[in-house]
Amino acid sequence: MGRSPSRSSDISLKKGPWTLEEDKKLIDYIQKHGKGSWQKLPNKAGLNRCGKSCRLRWTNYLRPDIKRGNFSSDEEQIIIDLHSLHGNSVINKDTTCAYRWSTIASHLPGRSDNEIKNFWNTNLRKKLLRSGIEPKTHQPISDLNLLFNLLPTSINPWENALEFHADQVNQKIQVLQNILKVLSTRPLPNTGANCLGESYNLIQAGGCINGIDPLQLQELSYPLSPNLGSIESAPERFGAIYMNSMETIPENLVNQTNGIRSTSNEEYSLPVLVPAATETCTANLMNSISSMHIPNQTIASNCIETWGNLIDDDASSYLWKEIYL
DNA sequence: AATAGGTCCAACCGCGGCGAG
DNA sequence: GCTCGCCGCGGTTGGACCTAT
Repeated sequence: MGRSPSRSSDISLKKGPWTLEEDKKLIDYIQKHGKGSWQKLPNKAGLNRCGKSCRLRWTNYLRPDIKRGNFSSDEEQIIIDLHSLHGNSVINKDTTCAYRWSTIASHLPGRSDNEIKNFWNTNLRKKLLRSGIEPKTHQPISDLNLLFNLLPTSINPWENALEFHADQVNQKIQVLQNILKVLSTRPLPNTGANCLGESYNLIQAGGCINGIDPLQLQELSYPLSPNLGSIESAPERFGAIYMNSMETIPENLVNQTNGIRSTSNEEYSLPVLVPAATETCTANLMNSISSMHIPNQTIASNCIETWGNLIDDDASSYLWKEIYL
């Protein structure tokens, strides 16, 4: 399998930003003679550039049908949909659809693959992350560290009071939901209690810190539909389930240690969370946790600390109140 | 007003696929 | 079957621009 020799070492060829004069030469040549061989084009057009550079300049910037300006919401949605469809780029001889960005670009007339790639990396990727979605898999985020990083550290309470958007509430819930999903499948080696016990520890700790009923916090771990209406009805829909399940834990099976409760019997664990992620996603998540090489107790305490930070501020208090009003 | 840090995007780079000889 | 040269891909970089302090 041959490979083209690197031309990066050829210092006689110009690199960097294109000048107006170079652009004009390239446009004039292609308009008169067509593209032909990119390798031979620079010489013929009188350009001191490599063929690759000319091709890139033409396809990404100079070709007449190129569309400039911001992406519309329709284009945005198409990119997200196609990206979830095509996934990561895998070069495969047996498939006709091997390239992600070029395939997506073919569905968006006037947009280059480079432009779409840049738009994805600078806008859409972050947008999905903020929504608790893993951009690569389009599944709920499975990386525990990433999840914690996504938790907002501070939100302007005045802004909250005036302009609290439903999607912000949902995004926050999605992140919390994912965290609980992670914790809800991790065993606690020291106590013998299962992960749900750990989730409960976490929630209980959060409740202790902020004076909020931990049961209410736990309700947040249930997936909610992406509209505020479902959030408003959450306590009615899930509250009873939780109250019932919690009431079944006999007091003698609940330990009190440093203000943190933990169940000592799997039988009395909290209900299994409704899956927010696919089985594959959850498996990846568990692998991710395994690879962290952090003692369980450390994770638990980190969680508690993070959770405490999350809810122990004015803005977040406002959030919880907002959800349960 | 100055400047440090963050964001965006055009362009570059290295690599793999593929056709021709 | 192997080598060579070209094409085009995804990932990365560097500098211009923007924003916050």
